Amino acid sequence: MLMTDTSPQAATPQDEKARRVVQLEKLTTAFGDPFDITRFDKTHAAAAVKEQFAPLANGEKSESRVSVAGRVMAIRNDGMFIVILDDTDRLQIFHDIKQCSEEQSALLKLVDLGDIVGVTGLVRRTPRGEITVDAERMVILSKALEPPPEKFHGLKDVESRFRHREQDLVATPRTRETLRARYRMVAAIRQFLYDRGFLEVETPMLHTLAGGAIAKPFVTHHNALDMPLYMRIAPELHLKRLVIGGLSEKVFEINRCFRNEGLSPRHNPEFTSLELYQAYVDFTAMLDITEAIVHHVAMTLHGSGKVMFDGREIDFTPPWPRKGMVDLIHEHTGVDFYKITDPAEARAAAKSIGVDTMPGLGWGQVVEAVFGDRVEDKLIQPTHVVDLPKEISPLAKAWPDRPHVAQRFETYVNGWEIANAFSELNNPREQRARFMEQAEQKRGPDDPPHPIDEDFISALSFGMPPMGGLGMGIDRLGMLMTDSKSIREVIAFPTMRPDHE
RNA sequence: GACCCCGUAGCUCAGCCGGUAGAGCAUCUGACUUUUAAUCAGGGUGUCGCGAGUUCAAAUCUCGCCGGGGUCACCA
Repeated sequence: MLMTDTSPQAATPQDEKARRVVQLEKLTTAFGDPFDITRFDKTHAAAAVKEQFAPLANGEKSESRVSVAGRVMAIRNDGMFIVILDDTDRLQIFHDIKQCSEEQSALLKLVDLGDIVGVTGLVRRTPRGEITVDAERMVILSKALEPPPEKFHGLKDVESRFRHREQDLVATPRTRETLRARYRMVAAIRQFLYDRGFLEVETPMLHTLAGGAIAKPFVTHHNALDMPLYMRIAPELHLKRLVIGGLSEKVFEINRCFRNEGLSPRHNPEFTSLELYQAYVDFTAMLDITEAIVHHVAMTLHGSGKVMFDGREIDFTPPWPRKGMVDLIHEHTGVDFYKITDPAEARAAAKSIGVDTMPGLGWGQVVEAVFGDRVEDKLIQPTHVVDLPKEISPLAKAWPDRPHVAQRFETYVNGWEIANAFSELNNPREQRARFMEQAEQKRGPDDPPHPIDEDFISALSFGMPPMGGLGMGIDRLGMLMTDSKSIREVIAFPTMRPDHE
């Protein structure tokens, strides 16, 4: 009878995994266990090779030896051409399969798509123009026991992309670009603020009271103290306490906040915010610094203040228009809420233009609702919306001569709020009164009454300098800067339900 | 939480007015060998998300569940 072939047949995907395990065993026997390798001395990144040897003409060989390493993305002509990918670029590797040693050809048979290899050799440009490393020596530095996604179409299924982000990163250039841009953006903001004398600080993630904003918090439990703790919904109150103490007159924090609310293309349960506080300035300084930060980010990432988003050009070049919230409503609906002071009348006016509001809402909440319904999504180009109702601004100073309007603005781009800033309220007695008012306002039947943060009131009573404060949504800014339609694109590991096994 | 859409091979997808699952990539065998999604010939691929129902017969129709996407609600 015929001898059966002992090499594994990849009849099924399970067999493919088994085949790779056999490949690993063969590799271990012949060349040693790749997982014992601890280092490879790279001399060049793929992009650096292409850059350094760019002057080579087609068909020209250099005498320069380089060592490169990366993941095997393509194998052509039985290993004659291998394409590797590192964190800078792809790079072609060449083996002369007619000339190479028995050892080399044995190794070539053991290389699979997805393996991590290190290669040393001379650089040349092929007759067809590709910068290539002629391998003198190749080492399999790590073995992929799972096959990579399809080499041309990559990983398309959004669920797989988010669940297996490492595969997405390897398979999808856009994902690499988007996430790198996001992290470079964060670095650019940090550097911008360092250069202006801001001190980066860290404040608690675990709060005994979830303050500084109104949102449902995630609740956890501390065993030793036997008490509930809340994941922070905002860092605001602690940051102010650091300024009160004089740690620095300029502080900022870029870090995570957690809100136990619905998910959407613009909401992830954990998201990143920038909050900064500067003593002895008011909200107008925050207007300027908002524009400067965002413009700096656009220049850093795009070399231009103009950025394309969803087929539209958004121009971040300062200055940006500043418009009153009530004035914008007037402009877009014809209703002038400055001429209305009675809450019931305001609700009726809202209803007359098709905005239903819950009974019991105050003037400011009605203005906010109408703005959200009729104006917000019209604000595509960067716009500072100023003069927000005091009622919805419990941590902001009101104007002395216009007591129901706060010294506050929100910045909108593409219909999204990306920044929120005010002249910080530093009057402890008024702050307590505002918190009391807030506690009275029942937001929904499920929402528990909001407790008053006595530690914060006490800190204010110790004396807080007048100051401006700013909050900025980093993920949304990242979306705008990377033309991403979902917040999940700019978060490496977005929150997901576990896949059932 | 409500509504709409989606879930077929490891990956990208076709099949879906019911008739018992198919292509490309990947993988295997062979040929070829300076390719660029290499090419050519041949082989194998699956709880058709899970469960139930209707039916002689279900990937296909119906219902429930799971997971994902979207719209809305929620979200200062």
